[in-house]
Amino acid sequence: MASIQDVARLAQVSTATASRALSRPDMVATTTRDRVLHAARQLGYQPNVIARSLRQGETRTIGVIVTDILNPFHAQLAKGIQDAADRHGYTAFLFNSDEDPAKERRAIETLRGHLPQGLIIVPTSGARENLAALSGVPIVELDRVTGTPAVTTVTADNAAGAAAATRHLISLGHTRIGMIVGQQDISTATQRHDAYRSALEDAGLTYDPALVLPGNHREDDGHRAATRLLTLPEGRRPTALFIGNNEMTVGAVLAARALNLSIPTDLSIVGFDDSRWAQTMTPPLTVVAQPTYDLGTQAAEQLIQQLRRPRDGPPLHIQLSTTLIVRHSTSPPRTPALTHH
Amino acid sequence: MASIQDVARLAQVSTATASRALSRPDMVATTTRDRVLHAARQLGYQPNVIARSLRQGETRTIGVIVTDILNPFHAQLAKGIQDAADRHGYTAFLFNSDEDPAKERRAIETLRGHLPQGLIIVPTSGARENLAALSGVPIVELDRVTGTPAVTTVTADNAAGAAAATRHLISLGHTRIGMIVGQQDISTATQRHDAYRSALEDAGLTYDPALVLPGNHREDDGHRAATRLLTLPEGRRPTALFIGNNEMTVGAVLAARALNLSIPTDLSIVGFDDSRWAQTMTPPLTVVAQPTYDLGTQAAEQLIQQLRRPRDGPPLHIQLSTTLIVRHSTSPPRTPALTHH
DNA sequence: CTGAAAGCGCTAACAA
DNA sequence: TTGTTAGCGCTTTCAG
Repeated sequence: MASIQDVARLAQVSTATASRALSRPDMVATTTRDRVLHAARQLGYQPNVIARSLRQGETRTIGVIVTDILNPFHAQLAKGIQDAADRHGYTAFLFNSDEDPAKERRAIETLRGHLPQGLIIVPTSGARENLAALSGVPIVELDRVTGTPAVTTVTADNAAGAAAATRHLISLGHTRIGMIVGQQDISTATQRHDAYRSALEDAGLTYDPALVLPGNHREDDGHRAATRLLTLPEGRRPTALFIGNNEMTVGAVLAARALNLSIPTDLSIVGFDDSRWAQTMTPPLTVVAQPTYDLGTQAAEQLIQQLRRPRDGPPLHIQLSTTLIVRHSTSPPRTPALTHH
Repeated sequence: MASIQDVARLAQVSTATASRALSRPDMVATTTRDRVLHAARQLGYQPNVIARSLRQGETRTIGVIVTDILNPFHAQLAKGIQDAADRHGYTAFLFNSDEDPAKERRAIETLRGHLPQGLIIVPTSGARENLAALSGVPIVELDRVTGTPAVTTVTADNAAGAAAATRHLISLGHTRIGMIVGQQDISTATQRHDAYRSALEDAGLTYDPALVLPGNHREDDGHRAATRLLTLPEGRRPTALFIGNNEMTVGAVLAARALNLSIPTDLSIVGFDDSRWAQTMTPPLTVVAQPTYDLGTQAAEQLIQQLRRPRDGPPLHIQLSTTLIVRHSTSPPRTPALTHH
């Protein structure tokens, strides 16, 4: 590959001039600049960013760690980040933690060697310790939050979303509303759970811990939890389910089908996070939609802005709003009378 | 961040020895080695891979370009690649071309500056020229093929898959089988199309160009093409559709629904590429499944093997087999008599 | 077995 | 406006 030396030689200038002609065109005479540019084009010159990074101590690279690239939610976050980073001339290094703190740690270590100028992370439950290894690098926590002081966060308004979902079910007349909630050490899970609980209590309903089951964000977990909830004895069984993330919702819907419960007649369901699957399943799913792509771009924009000029004040906490989209997976509960039809 | 100089100083050795102790432990006395290792750990030393790459001319990095990370098929390819690369100590740089040759070109240029030691690419229609910029770098074409001589390819057996799909529909009694096919300059599209045509002709059916509509791999394209095909006058309208990729299949299913055609009664559908969506839609979709994750890992394994020791003979063309999964979106066509029921 | 020194490709002082 | 030179952090000759 042609180096800047080759370009300099061909243009009959020093490497310094060649370098300047390419990166600070105005510092160089027009005629020489043209000579250099021409030589560069002729040789197909592409700067060696490795050498440049080493010299400048700036890699123009940001690290990105999501927990599951196979989850469309995360794929969309990643795309938002990449598109925005790209617009600003940064390259994003994408890693997967698979929701596993050990993998996350390895990703961080690998990343560290590449000297990323910043990191956008959807943290696992072990992130707080893992992140300690990266001191000095600006961090943006995306979607979830570890509670580490002084880091920027970009999240959706989980509380409002969960409250809207719960109130929607209550307004339809449901009184036994179950919830399948993510890991309790993940902020999104606790926020959604807390809001669900408050909404219930605000409406004068009692919060019943027996109707709340945990899962680890995966489809299986949703399936398992839903099966348990839906096989509760009649009269104790929830007539509606609010499910804390997209993957578990899939599992729950399949569990309901396996039990021959028809949605929404026998069971109302509200999921968190919209997706094509939610839109096209039968019946189309009522969900709390998140501005997923925007979450990604916002995270990147915030990080890059911070790289350009480090903030001194308190860290920014950006929260994007969620919206309840009512489709056809929710309806009033079947009344006992009708059951005996 | 601690550099190797810091380690050397703390261990009271030269940087050369420190370097050796870390990367070639057997070239150094045990006692000094221990001193160095201890110092390194104490400082949290992480080698600067940028500097190392510059020195060695080896970045231990491979480039990956897929056409659409939001498509679960591509997400899975990417994951397979990353997991395999990781196992071999390589870092994968992931880019998106969005099926756009111009974006692909930009991705290749950015990548080039990072000196990837190899590239795995799902090529767009413009890839052949774009790839010229990367001469000298081993390339693996994944899923699709540009026909460039001497590059390794890893693909699914598209012909067998498409033939199986078509024969399945024929064996159910369909005679008017439409196809929605991808861009004609994409190898997978033409292979699937050719196999469909041959299967038809082998069964003594005539290939009707009016029943074959092109699309650009996206959901909309599938929707549009299906709508046109399904609004053909009765008697000309296809009773079955074979659709050339996963995204277009979604569009086609939605188009059928919009036209109030019930699947499979009014219309049989076979899609290419399995997905959770295909498995859980109603009715579950008959598809040609591909070993997606394995395609990814194979591509990475082949590339890395090639990096270790460059092949001299002709390039490898790896083909993984596809399987027809018959679910419930296909059935015999409705007979005219029944139509008047 | 260890150290001194060179150099990967680039850019930023500094001089001219 | 241009050239000379040093040095980013690392590994690898080459001597000792």
